Amino acid sequence: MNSSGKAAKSPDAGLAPTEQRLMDAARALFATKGYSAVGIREIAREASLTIGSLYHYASSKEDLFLKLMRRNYESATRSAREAATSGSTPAERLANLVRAHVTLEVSDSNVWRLNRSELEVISTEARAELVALRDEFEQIWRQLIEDGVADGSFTPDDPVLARFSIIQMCNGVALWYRPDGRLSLDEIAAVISRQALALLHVA
Amino acid sequence: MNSSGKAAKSPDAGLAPTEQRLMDAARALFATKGYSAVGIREIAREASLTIGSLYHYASSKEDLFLKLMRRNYESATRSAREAATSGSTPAERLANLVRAHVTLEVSDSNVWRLNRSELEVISTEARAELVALRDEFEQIWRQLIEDGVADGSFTPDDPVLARFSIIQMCNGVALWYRPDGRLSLDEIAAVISRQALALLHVA
DNA sequence: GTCTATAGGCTGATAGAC
DNA sequence: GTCTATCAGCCTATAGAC
Repeated sequence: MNSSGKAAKSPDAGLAPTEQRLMDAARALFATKGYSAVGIREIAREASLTIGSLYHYASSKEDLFLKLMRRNYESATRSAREAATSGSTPAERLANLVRAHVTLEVSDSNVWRLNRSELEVISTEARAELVALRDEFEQIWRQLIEDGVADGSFTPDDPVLARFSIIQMCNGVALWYRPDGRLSLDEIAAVISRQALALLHVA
Repeated sequence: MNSSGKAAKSPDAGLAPTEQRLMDAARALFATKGYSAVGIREIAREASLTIGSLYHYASSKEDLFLKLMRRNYESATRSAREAATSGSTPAERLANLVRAHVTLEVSDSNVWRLNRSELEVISTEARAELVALRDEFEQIWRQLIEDGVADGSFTPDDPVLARFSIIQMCNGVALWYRPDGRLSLDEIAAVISRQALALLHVA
């Protein structure tokens, strides 16, 4: 997993073309404007469908959002697991995980931006599922930091806050990243990795 | 500015009681559910007003949001400036700024959570104003990091990304903080400060 | 699997009495 | 300065033809 490695599989891989268009449109719109600000008409229009057809693929707006987030998390968790196990030291694995996370955030998969204030608006059942998916994802970070602490590579002030802060740093990139910016995505990931390792007081 | 210091002045200080109730209600609702998910009826109800009366204080929902954000930023920028100038070394001033920022984020003033996806939904004029207010706020961080780099206290991998990451770390606290949690707000602020200083490679 | 048409309710906003 | 009443438009969702 490096700059020239193969890109992560799209969250929508293997879907029928129409459903794929629908998911793409929904993801892009939800990610930029937020769940509540996006109407199903807008999604349908963007996916070149009518509302009636949209409801053939999802039983409600919330159901559409959930299907989307399940796919997002599935692909995010898969690539994170892969990154977190490729590398011979905890520090290397952490750098890989940072790169994978930043890359995901910057793509329009953008799981995290969606799993924020939206949680307060959707039903409690949907919220519980999304929280569980998020926890499963964060568990990868947690395990890696624990491993690094166990073998003495990492000596964070507080392992839990270190995890939160590092994930936040990665997520933040999506807020300002532009493809034509001062630094390439790889350079950005490299800097964030070094910041994360500094934060963990790596020897 | 420490744990026993006087609290920052409320963003709504000096307002007529009714307007203050309105601002409080709007801030709490917008912060938890997001701009688009909150209706003016809900705000009016929470403020014990009718819709008609609400429109006596603001000419539109967006105007209400803007008035709110101006007050939020005014108080946030004031307390940040105060923190960033109290302390004899850049490291001390940075620790003070971290504490001030975390405290603000955790209170319901919560400027940053609001100034995120909402930007995509409001009018371009309103967006421009909010971006300018945010830049003014971030300028305080920028200047402090520059000062620290200039006198050799800070040696970040990249000063700009260091600023982004530190602000993100502070903002993140609001996502999980609970008053009855494992760590007090002061302890949290202390850990985040140390993380920020580590990230800046403070000697 | 995609469409049109429409139901039923909520939205932001306004008019005008008091 | 607060209220009631109301408008026009948009919302999610459904029914049923093709």
